[in-house]
Amino acid sequence: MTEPQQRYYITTPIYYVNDRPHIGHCYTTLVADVAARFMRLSGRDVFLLTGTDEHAERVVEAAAERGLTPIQWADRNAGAFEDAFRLLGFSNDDFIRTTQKRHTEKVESYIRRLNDSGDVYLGDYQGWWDHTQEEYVPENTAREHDFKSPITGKPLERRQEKNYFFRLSAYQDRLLKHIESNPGFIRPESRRNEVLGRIRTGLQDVPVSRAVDPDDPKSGWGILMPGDESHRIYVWIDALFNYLSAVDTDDRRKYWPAQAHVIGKDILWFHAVIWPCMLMALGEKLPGCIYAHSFWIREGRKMSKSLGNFIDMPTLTAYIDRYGLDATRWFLATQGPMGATDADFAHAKFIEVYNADLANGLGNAASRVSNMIAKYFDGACPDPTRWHGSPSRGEHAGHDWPAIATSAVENAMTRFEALDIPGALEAAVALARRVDGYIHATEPFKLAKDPEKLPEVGAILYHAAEALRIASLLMWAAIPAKVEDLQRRFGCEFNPGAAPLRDLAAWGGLTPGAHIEKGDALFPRADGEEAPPEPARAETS
RNA sequence: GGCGAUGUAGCUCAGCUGGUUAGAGCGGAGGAUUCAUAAACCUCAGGUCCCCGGUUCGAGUCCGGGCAUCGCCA
Repeated sequence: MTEPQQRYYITTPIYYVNDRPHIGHCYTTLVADVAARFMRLSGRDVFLLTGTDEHAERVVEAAAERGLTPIQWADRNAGAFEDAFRLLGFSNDDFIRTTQKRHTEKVESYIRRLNDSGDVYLGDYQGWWDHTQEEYVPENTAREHDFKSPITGKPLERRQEKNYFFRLSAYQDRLLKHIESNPGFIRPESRRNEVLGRIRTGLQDVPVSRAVDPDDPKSGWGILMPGDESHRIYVWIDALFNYLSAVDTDDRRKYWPAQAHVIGKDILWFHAVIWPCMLMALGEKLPGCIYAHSFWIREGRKMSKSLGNFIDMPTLTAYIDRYGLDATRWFLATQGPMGATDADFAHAKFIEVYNADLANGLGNAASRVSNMIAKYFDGACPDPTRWHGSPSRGEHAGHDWPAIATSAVENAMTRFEALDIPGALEAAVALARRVDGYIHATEPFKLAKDPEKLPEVGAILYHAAEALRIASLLMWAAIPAKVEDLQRRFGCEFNPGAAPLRDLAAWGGLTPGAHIEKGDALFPRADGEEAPPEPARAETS
């Protein structure tokens, strides 16, 4: 049983180390984390990678402004990302930084290979340089924006230099063919169409280096071109290689190719076009999927510096403090912008979703079931086989529970496999919801008044509790701590990944006789009238 | 400007190759009930399926035009 799909390598972008972490970084990483956790739960051998991108010229400037060396500055900010990701409970297996030797050495070797094969060559480049973004702006775009940065509005500089180029044009047909014959390669579909449209207009070779100016300390920051120290590798190219460099070791090589690169839509072109072509040039296998999600907006408005309405770490922390980490993860995971359109972080929506899915959903169902078990069975998990009224085990009152649960599990697995995280979690919620309907239909609380009917009550409660146990398993990847708490209360020994999900979720996992504890509300109901939580503002730059 | 979408109940959206009374979740209203976190369960939305025109026995579902919104453009 070592099918290739047994391994699951998933990545986030490496984040620009000058940024302060905010909801955007956290969301991308959460998506990857939830997928990774679910795959681990399914029994797969998972590797989740994130990290920071540190070789931008702006890093040197920002460090200098603070009287720090670039690496000191990068250390500090990379630490801020690691702190943020720890706060969100992410389970990354590694955190790569492009300034690490393990990365720079690999990048040199990749470039050397591309140089040797002729895929990288020395040529001339002239264009409009956007200093703030550290990239060239194409001629027509520069003209449209009056030769000012389309992003920041600052004037563009005319720049000419000798550059090493990557022979992107040579791979146009192969890439096109690959995208066309692999519909899931670029997702969601609208992004795929955008990329296809642009490729069809023709690919030009892209510069992969920048000249080193001996008088400018900024230009020395980065990885030098192997064999030509008058150039350094363009930061974007350097950064892309991280996906490979991180696992290009004897013990990790098995993880390549990645199953999924999760990214934001802003960096689609680099990931969906340049990166695959570089991999083809290197003779490496291509990743299974480039998933480009959209952005978060806030209360219906774009987040911007001028509005000062970013959902930053203090804001996220305030939500986590009031509603809990898992509640916050749940909202992001179920309501996030996985499609082509942006998603709204609206406080009212947060409360609605939290109450509907968690407090009134899983939490309340668990509460009523465990309470009845406490009341009618002294807290001991009832034995469903004592009741002989049902035609077969687990089947009752029009509910074929083993079949219902199995189909929910299969549904969730299929959706997680497709990175349809909201859909997968919805399948879990739907299973929990059926428990409420079942209790309503069978009315165990009425039957319990007749002592002779206790065996039937026991069967009903067993079915209900067991369905909730399985539903919660399917939610674990998003809300791990709460699910582990619920499993413990239900008397289950839960070791994620210890057994394949299909075994963990097989009907009959609850042990009759085991102690079932009610405890406090798993997800206390949230008050929609209450004002949004206020972030504590003690930010230093 | 070029390319590509989208426009369906208050909100978020399903509606495959055209065909009986256009659906779901959430919110809202009412009802019944008590095991539960005033939760859950049942019922309720008479919505010009953006507008105009066309094809067709028949169109949210196809075609043309218009309006609006949005995405992408190394």
